[in-house]
Amino acid sequence: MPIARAIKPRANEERVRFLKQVEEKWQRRWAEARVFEAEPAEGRPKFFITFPYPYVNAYPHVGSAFTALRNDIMARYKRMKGFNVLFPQGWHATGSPIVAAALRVREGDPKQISILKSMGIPDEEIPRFKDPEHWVRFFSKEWKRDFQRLGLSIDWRREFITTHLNPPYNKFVQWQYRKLLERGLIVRGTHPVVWCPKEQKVVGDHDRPDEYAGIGPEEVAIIKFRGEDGLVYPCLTYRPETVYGAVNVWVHPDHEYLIAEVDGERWVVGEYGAAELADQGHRVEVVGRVRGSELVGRLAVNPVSGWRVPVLPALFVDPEQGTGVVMSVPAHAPYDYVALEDLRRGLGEKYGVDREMVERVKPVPIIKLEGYGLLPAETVVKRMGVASQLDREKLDEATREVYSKEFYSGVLGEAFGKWAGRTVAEARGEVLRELIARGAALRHYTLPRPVFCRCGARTHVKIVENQWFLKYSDPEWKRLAHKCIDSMRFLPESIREYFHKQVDWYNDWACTHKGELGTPLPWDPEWVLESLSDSTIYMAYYVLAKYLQHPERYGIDWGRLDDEFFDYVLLGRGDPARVAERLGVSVDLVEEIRREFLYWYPVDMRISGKDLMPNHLVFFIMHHVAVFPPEHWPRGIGVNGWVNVAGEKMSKSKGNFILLREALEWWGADATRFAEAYAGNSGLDDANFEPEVADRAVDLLYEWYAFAIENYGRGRDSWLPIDSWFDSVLNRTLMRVEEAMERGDFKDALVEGFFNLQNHFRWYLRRCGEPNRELLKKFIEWQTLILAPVTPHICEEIWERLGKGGFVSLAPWPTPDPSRVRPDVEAAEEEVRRVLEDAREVLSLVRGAPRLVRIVVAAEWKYGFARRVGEALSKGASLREALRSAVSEVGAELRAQAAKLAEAYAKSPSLLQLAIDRGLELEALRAAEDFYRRELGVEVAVLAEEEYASGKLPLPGRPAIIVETQ
RNA sequence: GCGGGGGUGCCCGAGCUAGGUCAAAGGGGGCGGACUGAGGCUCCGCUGGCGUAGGCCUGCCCGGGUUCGAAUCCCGGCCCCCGCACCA
Repeated sequence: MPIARAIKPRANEERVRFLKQVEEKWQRRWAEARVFEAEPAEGRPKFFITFPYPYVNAYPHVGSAFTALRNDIMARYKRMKGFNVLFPQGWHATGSPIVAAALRVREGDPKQISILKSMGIPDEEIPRFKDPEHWVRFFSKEWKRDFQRLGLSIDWRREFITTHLNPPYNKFVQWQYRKLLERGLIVRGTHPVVWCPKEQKVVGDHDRPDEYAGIGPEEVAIIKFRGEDGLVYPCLTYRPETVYGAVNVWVHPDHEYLIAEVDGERWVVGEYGAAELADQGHRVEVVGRVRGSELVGRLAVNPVSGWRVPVLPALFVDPEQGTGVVMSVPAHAPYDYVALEDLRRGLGEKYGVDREMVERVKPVPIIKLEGYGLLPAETVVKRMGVASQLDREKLDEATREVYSKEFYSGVLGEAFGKWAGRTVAEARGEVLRELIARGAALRHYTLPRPVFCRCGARTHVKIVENQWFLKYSDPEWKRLAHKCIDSMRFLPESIREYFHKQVDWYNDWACTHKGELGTPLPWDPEWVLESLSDSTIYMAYYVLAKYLQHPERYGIDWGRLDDEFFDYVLLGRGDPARVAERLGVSVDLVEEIRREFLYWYPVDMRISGKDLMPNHLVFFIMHHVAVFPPEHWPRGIGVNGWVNVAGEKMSKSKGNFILLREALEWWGADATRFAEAYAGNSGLDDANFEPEVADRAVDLLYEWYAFAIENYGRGRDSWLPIDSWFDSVLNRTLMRVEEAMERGDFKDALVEGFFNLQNHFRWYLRRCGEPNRELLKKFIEWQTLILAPVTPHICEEIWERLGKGGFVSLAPWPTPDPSRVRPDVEAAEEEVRRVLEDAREVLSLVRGAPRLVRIVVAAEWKYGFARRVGEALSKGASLREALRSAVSEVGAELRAQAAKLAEAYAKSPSLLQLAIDRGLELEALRAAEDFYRRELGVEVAVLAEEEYASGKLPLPGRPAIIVETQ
C-alpha cells in the first residue's frame, strides 16, 4: 500500500535547478582542490570535530542529517575562524540489527523485503541483502553519497567501517581492549539475557516482533515453601519481604505441574519455570507430573514464620509464568486478597477445598501504609470495585498502586524484628540476602510478561556464564571521568551535570556478545565486542585511518600491524625504529603518524543527538580517561534534540518521513541546510524541520545571490548619520552571531545574522535611498560570510562573482569593530522608527485632512529631570521618592510642569527608559524630516519645545506629535 | 518512583539564569495594498479586542504571593515529552 505523503515541496523549480547546478560545481571544485583534506600544520591552531558514526542499515533521513550538519556548520565556522579543522567520518556496522535483517531477507520475510523495496531497492537486488556484509557496503556508500551531496566538509580519506570487515580497525579495537585488560578494567561475570531455547541464542530487540521490544530480564526471588509432602513449593515474587505475611500457597488447579529434581530437591514447578531454572545454573531433572488440583489442601511451611500454610487453588496463577507457583499475601497483594475472597464465596467448593481450611486463612498485615488502613490490598480492591480474580485490568492497576506505595512509603511492622520500622525500599535487599543465606530463597531472573522470538518460540531468561564486563563500577575510573567532565565544554552548558550523574550511576557493563557483527575479543575470540563498547575512542583512529586505510599509498601491511604500533603512535610508548622494522616501513613514516596524532588529538567537539547522552557519550569519556593521558581527553560535547517535521514526529505512516536524498532532490543542498540549521539550537529540545522554510529558503538564497552580485560596488560616497547606524547594526550583529555560532545555536545565528540583518538593511535602504558604497560592500561581504557555514555552495558562487578569489570556505571570518557599535545611535534610530509608527497611528485616528505634522522634542530641563529620577531609582529609591525629589530640584517657575512630568512617569515608569541624549535625539529626528514626509505623505516639521508650545507633553525620548488639520 | 526537558499569540519558536525599553524577537502561514500582461517573485502594511490623538482593556498552563512593576522571582497545583541499560 502506498503511503500518503503529507509533504509537498513547493519550491520554485527553476531556482532549485540553479542552486543544484551551483552545488555540483562547488562540490567538484572542493574535491579537486582537496579543500577539506586536513593536514597537520605545526603552529597553527587545530580543531578536531566528529559526528558519531551512524549505524548503516538504512538511508540517512532529515533527522540524521541534522546532527551531521550541525557538526559541519561548526567545522566550517571554525575553519573560517582560522582553525585547521579536521572533520572525518566513518560508518558503524557493529551489532545485531543488520545481521537480523539479513537473516530475515534470507528467510524471505515479506515485511523486511517490503522495507527494502520501499527504500527503492529493485527486486533483483534484494537477494544480495541476504548477506550482512552487503548491507554494510551498500549503505555506507549511500550515506557517503548523500553526505557529499549535502556538502559536508569531510576529509573522506579517513573514512572507514567498523567490525572485522575492516582489519586495521579491528586491530585498533583489539589493542584498546588489551589496554583495558592490562589496566584491570575488564572483569568476568555472569549476566542474564533473553534467550531463545529453540534457536539457542540471545534474543535482542531486533530478533523479535516489535510488540515485544524493550522487555528485559527482571530480578526476582524464589522463596521455598517446604511441603509436608516432601515437595518444595518455589514461590516466585518481586517482593521477597512479603513472605512474612504469606498465609498460603497458590497453584492453578486445572493445570499440570512438573515434579522436578532441582539441585537435589523435589520441586513443584511449571514447564516454563523448569526450563528457565535450568538455564540459570540449576540442575533440573523432571521426575513426574502432578495436576494442580491434587496439590490443593496440602500443607507447607512458611520459611520465616514457621506457619503451616495450605496450598490453595487460584485461577489467576499462570503456570507458564515464573515458576507457576506463588505465595499468597492477601494483606498486601490485591490478587491474593481477591482470590481468597473468591474461595470464600464458593469457588472453594468447586475445587473441593475444605471450608474450614479456607476460613482459617486470614490476611496478616505486616507493612504499615499510611492512608490505606490495616489491609492495603483490601482498601484498594474495594475502592476499585474489583469483581473477581479474573478482573485483570483492575487488579493490575491495584497491584501497581499498592506495590509502588508500599515500596517507597511502607514501613515494616513488628514481625520483621530487627528491620521493624524501616521502609520496604531500605530493607528489601537485606531481607532477601538473609533469606538466601538461610537457604530459604534464591535469586532468579525472569521476564515480566511473555516474549516471543521471531522464530515463534517463547523466550526465557538465561544466565550467561563467563560474560566479559567493562568495570564501570571502578571508583578510580569514575574519578578520572569526573575530572574530564569538569574540564570539558558542553553545548549547552546545562548538560554537564547530567554526565556527572551518569558516570556515578553506571555499573559494570557487559561488553561482549555472540553471533553479531563486530570485533572479536582478542583473548577470547568466541566473543564479539558489542556495539557501544567498540565505539569509544575510535576518533583516534581517524588520524590513523589516513595511513591505515590506504596501504596502496603508505605501504602499511595490515597483517603486520600489532600492539607495538598502536602503543607508539597513540601513547608514545616503545621504540619507533623497532615499530618501523616490525611493520616494514620507514621510521619517518611511523614518526609522521605519531606527530599527526599529537597534532590532532584530542577531540575538540563532538556534536551528537541527545539519544547518545546516557550511553555512547559516557563511554566516549570513560574510555578516553582509561586509555589516554589527560592532554588527550575529550574537550567538548554538543547535543541536540530529535528532528520533527512540520511540528510532528517523523513517521512513515504520517507521511512526513523525509529521507535526506528526497530533501536534496526537492530543495537542493543549501536550502535543505538552511531549513535544517533553522530547525533548532543546541539543547535537549526537539528541532523542527519545516518544509515551508526549505521552500522559502530557495527564494531567499537565490535573491541574496542576485542582490549581492547586482549591487556590489554600487552606492554613494558621502557618509550620512544613518550610515553610522547601519554600521553599528552590522558590527553588533556580527558579534552576536559569533556568540551564537560558538554555542552551536545555529538557529539563533540565522535569526540574528540573516533575518534580522536583512530586515535592518531594508530599513536602512528606506531611510537613505542609496546606501554608502563601502558600507554596502561590507554588508554584502559579511552577509555572505555569515551564511557561508550554513549555505556554503551559493556563498562560494557569490564570492567568486564578487571577484574575491579563493574559496569562501577558507575565507577569514570577518572581525567586528566594537568601537563602531553605537548604542546611543541605535537608540536614536529606534526612536525615529517609533515616532513614525506613532505618527501613523495618530494620522489614522485624526479626523479631517492632515496638513502638517509637528514633532516636538522635549525641553532641555526635562532630560535632567529624567536622569535624576533614574539615578535615584537605581540607588534603591522608590518611584514616588525619586519623582518627588526630582520635582523639588526643579526651579519654582517650572514646578507646575515638573509635576505634570512626574505624573506621566508615575503612570508609566517605563517611559523613563526612553530618554537618550537630547542633542542626538534632535539631530536624528531633524535628519529624518524628509523621510517622514515621504513615508507619511504629509508636511512634517521637527521642532524643540521652546519653539512650539502646545497642550501636549513632550517627554525625553518621546516627542509630542501634533497633527494640524485643514 | 528516580533523573531530565517542557507548557508563550493561528503554527513553529526566542525570551525567561541579571524583573521594567514585552502586545511580547524572528520565521511560517493568512489578509490587504504596491509593482506587473500575469504572478505562487519582490516591496509596504495588518495579523488579541476596542478606540475620531500616540490610548485603554485582555494577555505568555492554572491558582496564590513578593514588588511601584512579573512571561520573567517565590509557593502550590495541573498537563505533555524523554531516559532508567547491555541495545542502535
